Amino acid sequence: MPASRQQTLRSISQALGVSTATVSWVLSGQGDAKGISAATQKRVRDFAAETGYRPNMVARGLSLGSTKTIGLLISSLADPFYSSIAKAVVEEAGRLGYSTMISTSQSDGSKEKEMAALLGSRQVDGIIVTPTEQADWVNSYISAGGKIVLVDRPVPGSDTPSVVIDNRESAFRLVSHLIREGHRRIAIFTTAHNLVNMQARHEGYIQALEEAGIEPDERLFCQVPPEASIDQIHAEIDRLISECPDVDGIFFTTHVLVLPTYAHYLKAGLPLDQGKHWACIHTLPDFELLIPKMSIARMPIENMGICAVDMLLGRCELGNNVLRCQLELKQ
Amino acid sequence: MPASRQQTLRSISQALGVSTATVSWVLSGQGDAKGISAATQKRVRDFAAETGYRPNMVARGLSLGSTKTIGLLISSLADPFYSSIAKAVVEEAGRLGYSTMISTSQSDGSKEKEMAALLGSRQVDGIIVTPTEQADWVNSYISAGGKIVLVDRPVPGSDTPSVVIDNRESAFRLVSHLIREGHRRIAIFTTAHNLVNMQARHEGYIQALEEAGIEPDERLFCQVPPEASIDQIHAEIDRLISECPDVDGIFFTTHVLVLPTYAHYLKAGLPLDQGKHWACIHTLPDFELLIPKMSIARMPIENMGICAVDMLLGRCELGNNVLRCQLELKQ
DNA sequence: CTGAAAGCGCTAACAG
DNA sequence: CTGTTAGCGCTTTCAG
Repeated sequence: MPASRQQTLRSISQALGVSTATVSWVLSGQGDAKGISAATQKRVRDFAAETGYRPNMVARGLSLGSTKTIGLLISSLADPFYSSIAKAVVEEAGRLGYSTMISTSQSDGSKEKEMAALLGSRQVDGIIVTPTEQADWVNSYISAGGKIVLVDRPVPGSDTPSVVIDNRESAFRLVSHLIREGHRRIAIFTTAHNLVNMQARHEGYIQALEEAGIEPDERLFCQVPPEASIDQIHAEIDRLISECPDVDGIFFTTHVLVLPTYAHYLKAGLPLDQGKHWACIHTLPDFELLIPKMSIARMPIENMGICAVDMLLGRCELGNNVLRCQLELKQ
Repeated sequence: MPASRQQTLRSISQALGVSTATVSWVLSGQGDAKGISAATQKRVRDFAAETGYRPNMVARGLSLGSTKTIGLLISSLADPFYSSIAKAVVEEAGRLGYSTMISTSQSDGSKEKEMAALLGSRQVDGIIVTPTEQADWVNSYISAGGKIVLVDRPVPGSDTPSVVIDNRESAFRLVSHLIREGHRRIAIFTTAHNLVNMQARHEGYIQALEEAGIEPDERLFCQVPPEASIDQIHAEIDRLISECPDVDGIFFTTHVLVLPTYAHYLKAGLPLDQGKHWACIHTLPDFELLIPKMSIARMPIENMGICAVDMLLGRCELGNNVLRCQLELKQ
């Protein structure tokens, strides 16, 4: 298969005394359509099989103007959320005969732009992106003729095709559930508050409180910067507990904050009760083991990836697709 | 950047009234070497910059016979172990100007072989693989002229370049530590026992016991199939506890078994003591939070990925590279 | 029923 | 100092 001593269409055609066109047609299944005799077809096919011929996809890509490759541009492969998306995308693309080229932006807008350009110059047939805040390049990418589907986050002020969840709604329903369960002093614990997603989740939280006639309290608003250390998280929890000793519930806007908080609760001997008074958007396999009573809005990551690929490859309508979270409300 | 209305070398050369060779040389930094006048060079560069020219890497790849792309073939992106390797590989490759194409084998030997062939036909400059047990294709891939570096596991009966850790040694030292700490009835909990890695870890365990004059006991040998359900894991723990109520330590051959066991211990109210009597090869960020006293052999994943890429791209000696785990022996 | 040949965009001899 | 040109391996139109 590698570059060196490889069969080519031409070497086959010469060995068999036919033309390259004939070989190309037979091997791409157009033999009958082009009216190649059964005998020749068999000769070609057998020879190709015996010698283990594999077409040079780069040459084919150049010729066809399509590489059967998609690009995936995510912030990091370290976060299980993104690597799950990667998994879904890679596998669905593979199913459809596409390979996927992967790049990471480390949540850096300029790196992201650069990577998108690189993928473009590699002639991928389209890219799937979890955009950073500074994804202004998206519009120019599209107007330059590029295909793109956003995942998880939209780009503000652009109707780029996307597959997202309803963040406000999911947050609203989780927090409403906690309220129905009798909690009134519900904290919100968030990070990366500049992201539209996180803001929408915050809105859902506020809305749930207001509809229940509960006054939002600034002191119940916990926040750490993205990539916060464990210590920063613990400090924020400590602040919450000391300023609001009456806190009786926590809404986590993202899974990354849950386990550090859990560990801190355990160590400090704080009341945990299997997470009965907790709710979180998104979850990890470990959570169900450790905190089985936490209510969750399970993101349909598998479907998000599949949907993104299908949209990109024109297997379903292009548009702004809002997928539903699977709500699991525990008592 | 995308395929459609894109600048090409030729369109630039025509617009400027120079030849494609001139443009190619200037833009690839060979302008001075080829003796192109400073004036022409500036004209070319400015025009390219203004019009946002991006070379078609597919065409370049075809012409050069090298795509500046590597393939990464792992079993799954769902396991944080593999996605961490992916992260390291993608980033190091990127640093060196290579893109990476990613495929997953789902631990299926024939799928793996197929994917390797696909990557080959896409003319990647080499592949990095965490091979399955049936990786007999590796040798023929190499003799066909392909470059390949194995990560995490060698292929038995082949001296394919690889970067691995010393599994027997790491297991030996972890178990020896538990023994020194006064434990004598140490169980081993393993999975995928057909893999050479796991067998080596088992050997290290046995060796540590024997050197301490402790008789290995079959009943302390716990095993579940790969992809085992939580229930299967819990059942195996229950078996262990009931057959060997005197068990006073556990050596986990892999991180995947730790959290399910932890959760079971918690729920059953079994003595846990922050994992003082546990040891594990490899770890996850969460573990340090929940089970701070567990002794671990931290795999140098970052370095493994970097080393694999560097070997593949000829930046260091090809060979069988054994990296050291960072041992963290707690008391 | 099959072959010749142009062309995808780029590189690199070889000529001037 | 710069242009011409022959590929890289494949597809596809147009002639037989």
